[in-house]
Amino acid sequence: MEHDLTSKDRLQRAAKRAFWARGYSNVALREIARDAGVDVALIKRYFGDKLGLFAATLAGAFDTSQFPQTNCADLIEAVVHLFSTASRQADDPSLIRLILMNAHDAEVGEMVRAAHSAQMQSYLERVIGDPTRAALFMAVILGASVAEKSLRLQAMAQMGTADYAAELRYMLQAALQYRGHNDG
Amino acid sequence: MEHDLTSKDRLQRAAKRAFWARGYSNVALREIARDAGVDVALIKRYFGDKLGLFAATLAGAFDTSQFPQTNCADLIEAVVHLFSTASRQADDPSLIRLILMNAHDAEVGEMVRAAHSAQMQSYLERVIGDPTRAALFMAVILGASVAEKSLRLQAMAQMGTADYAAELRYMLQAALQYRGHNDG
DNA sequence: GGGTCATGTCAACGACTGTTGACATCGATA
DNA sequence: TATCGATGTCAACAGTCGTTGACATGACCC
Repeated sequence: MEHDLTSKDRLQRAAKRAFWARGYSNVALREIARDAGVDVALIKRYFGDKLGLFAATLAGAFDTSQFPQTNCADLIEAVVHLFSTASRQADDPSLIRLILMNAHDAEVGEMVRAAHSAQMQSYLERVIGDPTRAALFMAVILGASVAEKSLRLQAMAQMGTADYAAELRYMLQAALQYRGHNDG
Repeated sequence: MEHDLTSKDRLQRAAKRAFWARGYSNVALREIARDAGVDVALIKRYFGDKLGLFAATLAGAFDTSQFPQTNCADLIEAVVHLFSTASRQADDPSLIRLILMNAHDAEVGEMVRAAHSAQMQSYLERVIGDPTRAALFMAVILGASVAEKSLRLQAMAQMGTADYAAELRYMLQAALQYRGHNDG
């Protein structure tokens, strides 16, 4: 159960849910406290202020230790599996959602981008090898997520799991396979 | 000059700049009025309320009459040209920005998604033919934009215009060329 | 002049925001 | 028992938000 957690933990969990789902500036501290079943003033005690609470929800957010560390093919399959199953649920609190809802924000945007760059993107560049290909790889993931979750394109939502996985796999492979052009 | 426009027009322009750049809920009416050099109360007179002002900025937003109407190859080149030049500037008030900043919003999200679906996405489906391919096509545009503008990946920003155009063209072609799989 | 209408100006309302300090409670320790 | 620190509770602060009504101004027509 969640009820035998400390107030600090319950605040942090409620904050993570709210911040990641709806964005830093769209969430009120009183709402987080209410969801956690706790008084607002405890936020100041445990996290200082709103920014400190958000920073706490960011700790260990971009953990890549569970992903393949060497093989590009394994990386693709891991991403395909992740995004064609669990992450397709409507209420996913995924990293992509965190990025889409907070990377623009004037107050926490830089923090989010820095955390992603230092952890997730550097991981992708290490496994993939080329920063440009890694960026395109990330762009495919972001694009598919935005199209489905943010823009809610019907064609994306109506796709079956297998078809969705095949499309995503195909685009991820394309992002990695392209090498130069130079019309030569 | 902008100074001989009516107050209504100046409000609408300032609102479009602000709403598209930073999102509906992150913009204050007093700020729009200040940018327009106009009193806040005029917003109520001309647009009713904040929602009405946003709706006015959405009129004709997704105009596709300037895009190729039949040829997929022309469509790709038009998109490549658009997004590898003007839209790469930092202060672009592009449609993509409008989508990324407002499609999630609780108040105006549905309005934005509906406008995009009825105008932009139906256009893409008409030219491309297959709704699934059109969705992936849109996903590529969104992904590239998010990676560069929202997440600000260094590899995207440091790319030259020609390289950026080549990468985008390649991914757009990939989105259109894939046909089924069904391991058969 | 008198009247009408569009336009612009100003001050204020109630609701909400993040933040804060004073106070209560309770378990452990000296 | 008395003291102290950790934890929880409450009311209030100053500021901003969208929204509103009262009023001024000026052009136009009867």
